[in-house]
Amino acid sequence: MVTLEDVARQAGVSLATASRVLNGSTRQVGASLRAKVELAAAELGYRTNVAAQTLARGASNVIGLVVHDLTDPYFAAIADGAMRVAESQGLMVMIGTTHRDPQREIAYVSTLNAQRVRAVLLVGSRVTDPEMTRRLRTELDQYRESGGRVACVGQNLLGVDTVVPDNRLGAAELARALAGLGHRNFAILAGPDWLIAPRDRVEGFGAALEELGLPAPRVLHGSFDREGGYAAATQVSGVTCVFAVNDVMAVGALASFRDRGIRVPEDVSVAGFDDIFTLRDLVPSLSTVRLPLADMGVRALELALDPSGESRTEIVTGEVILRESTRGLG
Amino acid sequence: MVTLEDVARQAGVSLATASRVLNGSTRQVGASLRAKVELAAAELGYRTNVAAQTLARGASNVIGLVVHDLTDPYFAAIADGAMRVAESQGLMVMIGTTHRDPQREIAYVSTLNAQRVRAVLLVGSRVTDPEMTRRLRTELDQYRESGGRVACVGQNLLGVDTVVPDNRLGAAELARALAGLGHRNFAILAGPDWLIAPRDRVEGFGAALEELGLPAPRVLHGSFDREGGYAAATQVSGVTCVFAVNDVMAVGALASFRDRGIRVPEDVSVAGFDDIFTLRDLVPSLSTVRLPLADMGVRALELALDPSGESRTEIVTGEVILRESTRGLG
DNA sequence: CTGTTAGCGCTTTCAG
DNA sequence: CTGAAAGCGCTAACAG
Repeated sequence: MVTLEDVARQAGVSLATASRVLNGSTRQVGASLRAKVELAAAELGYRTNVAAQTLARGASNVIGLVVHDLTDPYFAAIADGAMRVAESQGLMVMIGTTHRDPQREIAYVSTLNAQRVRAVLLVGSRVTDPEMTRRLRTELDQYRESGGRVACVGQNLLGVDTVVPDNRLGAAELARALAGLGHRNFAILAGPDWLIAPRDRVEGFGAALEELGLPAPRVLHGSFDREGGYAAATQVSGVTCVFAVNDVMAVGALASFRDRGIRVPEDVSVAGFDDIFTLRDLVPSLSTVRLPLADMGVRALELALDPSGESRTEIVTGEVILRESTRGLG
Repeated sequence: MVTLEDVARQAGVSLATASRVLNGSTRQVGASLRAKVELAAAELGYRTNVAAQTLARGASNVIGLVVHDLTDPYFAAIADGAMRVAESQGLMVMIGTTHRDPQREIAYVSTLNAQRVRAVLLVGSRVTDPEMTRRLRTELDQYRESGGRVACVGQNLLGVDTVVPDNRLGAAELARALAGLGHRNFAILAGPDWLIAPRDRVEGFGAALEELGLPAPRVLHGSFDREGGYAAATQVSGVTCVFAVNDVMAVGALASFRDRGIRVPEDVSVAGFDDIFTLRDLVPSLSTVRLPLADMGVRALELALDPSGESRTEIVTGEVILRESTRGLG
């Protein structure tokens, strides 16, 4: 393992000088020494020991990213956005997937704290369990006390900068658009109640329906993924329109209806939420509420990296997009 | 920032003792002292400084993962597999996306080397450019000389442990299956020629056709993504069957045909490669060659972490799956 | 079982 | 502009 000292010796300069040329220092170094050091470093194949650097500097160049599930395109898109800004700033990203287990999220924050990452990004819906939220907050507070920065994509429950998709509003507008199509009787394919995002979508949708004087929707719960959508959809009957609280659940619903010989949109309309890019070529194409996923990741990391604020909330509104999976009734 | 020393002082023990209880040491510590240390650590909210630990130990607990594109479900699936084994071993993963730029791949290896990660996983097709391969190899060799472990998912061109999907064989078997359906005239929606995986698939498919005495397929090049598939498909005519070298290109092709009023599979059959999970509910469902993606990620990291080998090659064979997007011509 | 102590490799005052 | 030296926080002999 070649160290800075080896380089300094070979170049015939001091450790300090070698450090100054090889690592971004504000201090200037004379051209000839600089050249010598660079040559020596190249010859020896020197690679900075980042651990030593981090220890000496008291600050690392990595950011932590905690997501629920990387194979869910929702998270992949947000992560991609965040990673692009990380890369543009010369930061590495350390990633953890919780598989929707709040405890794991807490554990990751602790680990990332130990890593002394520059910032941590928590991506994904918060949970309703106040105890979990409290413990996570405690962990985050401790991390922040030691100078860590935190941002969240989800709901502002952690006292940190947050990018929050307006789930209630998006769902409400979707409900109004669907009602505008003539639908009166709805079913909602809801996610688990302990996740706030799907719950908000259910509530927003229901509230809008109520405002319009329409019958309350039938709410069917399932897991927040394709299987959950499939399972919940099997219980649907007697409605003209189904709202799945996210696109992957909607895909499950589509499959379920297909298996039951129910045509979409002829027999029943289906709408989702998120506008997952990978699903754009679905047939029938999915009506949904578009969220600027990659952008949310970008903004979240920007917030985390920008020291000039504290617990800022940036609301992102979704855009209703009606495609083939929903049809007008009359 | 509370340090081990603070904990030791508060607990009234030596630094060494505190270290032994708080960090996995083989050495035993008496129950009463152990309790004192744990109490002190909890009271103070102590968090190990991993950078210091890494420096002192000379070994880190993170692995590096380099993929082309995280929003491509192919990579997300493999990454997920690798991350699961990392998690099970208490390792964190640092991730980098190259967006298919070989130079970035080299740069990431260099950075990960600087981070002194325990192992690095290179996921994705190698390129044909020998100069790039050479430079990457040089960088990897340097990393390995200093004790780093490397594994690759793709082709064994780097002299490291590699999980290689048998692209030629998979494509050949697909060709035979399709020919078995009665198809004689094929077009291939090929990826860029500088990527080995798509090139191998084209060759394997073509070779099988030749063996069967069938006319050579028309090869249409496009980028290795949905857009590339769409674009290449617009030039298809006069064939009964189209082979897109991966599923996302096949999805593009499906969209293209739909836009042109060409029915699949009635007018033309379409097959892909990879069997992307997210696309399982496509209509028509896609015929393809299934690769055990998550598993490949698992095995690759296992290889990297298992010191008992050197440049092992583990071949993964795909399984032809015929679904609705291809039909028999008999 | 417990404590002392010498580093790990790099950064950063502080002098010159 | 350059060098000497004091740590950063933790681990791992080595001694007791």
